[in-house]
Amino acid sequence: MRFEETLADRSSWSTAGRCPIEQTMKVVGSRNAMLIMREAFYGTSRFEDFMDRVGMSSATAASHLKALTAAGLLERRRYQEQGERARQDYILTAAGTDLMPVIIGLFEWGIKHGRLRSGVESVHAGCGEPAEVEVRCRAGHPLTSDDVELRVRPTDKDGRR
Amino acid sequence: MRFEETLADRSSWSTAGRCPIEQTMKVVGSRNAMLIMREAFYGTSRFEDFMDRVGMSSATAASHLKALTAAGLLERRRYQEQGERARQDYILTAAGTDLMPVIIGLFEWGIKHGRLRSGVESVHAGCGEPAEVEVRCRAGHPLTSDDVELRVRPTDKDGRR
DNA sequence: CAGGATCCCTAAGGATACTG
DNA sequence: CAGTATCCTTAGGGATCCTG
Repeated sequence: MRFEETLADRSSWSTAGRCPIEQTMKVVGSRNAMLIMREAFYGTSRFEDFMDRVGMSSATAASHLKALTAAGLLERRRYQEQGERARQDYILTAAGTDLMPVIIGLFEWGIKHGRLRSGVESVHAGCGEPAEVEVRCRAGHPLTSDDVELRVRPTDKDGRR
Repeated sequence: MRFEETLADRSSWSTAGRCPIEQTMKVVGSRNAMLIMREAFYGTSRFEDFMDRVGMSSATAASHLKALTAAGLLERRRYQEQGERARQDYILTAAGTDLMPVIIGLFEWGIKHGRLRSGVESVHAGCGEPAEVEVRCRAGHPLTSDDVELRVRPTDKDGRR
């Protein structure tokens, strides 16, 4: 990666928690929070299933589900089927779904470089080819790390960034 | 995401730290470890710069740099310029570079959903368009979370996965 | 400059027991 | 089933001081 000249001094944006990566890590930066998001992608929606499949205590599950809901990645739904008791559901919001590239990226890295073989892979359900994460620009060019540049975002008409 | 039927029982691969995501989180799952990787992508290579730019103590910097080096994401180089004293350099390995999609993914999520505006963006240095992370299959089809399926990897000729 | 050693504090998380 | 409450252990990480 490289920098626009004006960004040479990182202190203007990198400190005090203003770095976007740091903000994201604040939300899903712990093992269990990320694994809960993994489970949500896998289709898990009930409290007990999160507990069992991530392998965490009910206290940890409760606090993380609450935090992720507050952060807007999950949404809580109470529903009741005919003759059944009421149930809770935690489902992915649009913001939660936006985390998919990160999840798949972590998955791919673990497959490629993890010490233990899990024998599992992610593929395109339609054609069977392995899923990959690519970095591209909006114009469609595939990017390597050398092609990525950080710069100050131009302000919009309201003077905001 | 969905599952191949044989994967309905997660316990075979999801537990005991065999989940690829969990393995990756073990390496870069803490705030400072990920921020060190961010800095490495930003081109930082010296001990003191990691310290200052991530904003961590020397003890924390030392232990994370050692761990990331041991995990194969960074490589330590001792070099000496004409008439200068010897210096250390931490540089990205191929495995470290493979983490780029995750880094950009976290970055993009923070830009889009973070509470604080950092006023910074990542773009293609060549054409100026914003960088994005996409999930595609190897055949090139863009994937949504519904298109991704997990399955047991076919064994190779040696009977391994 | 690049750490190591020590001390101390906080956050993450398990175990167990209890509740609407 | 979906949590709360309490207690306890461990990991992450800052501060300070020291060294090759």
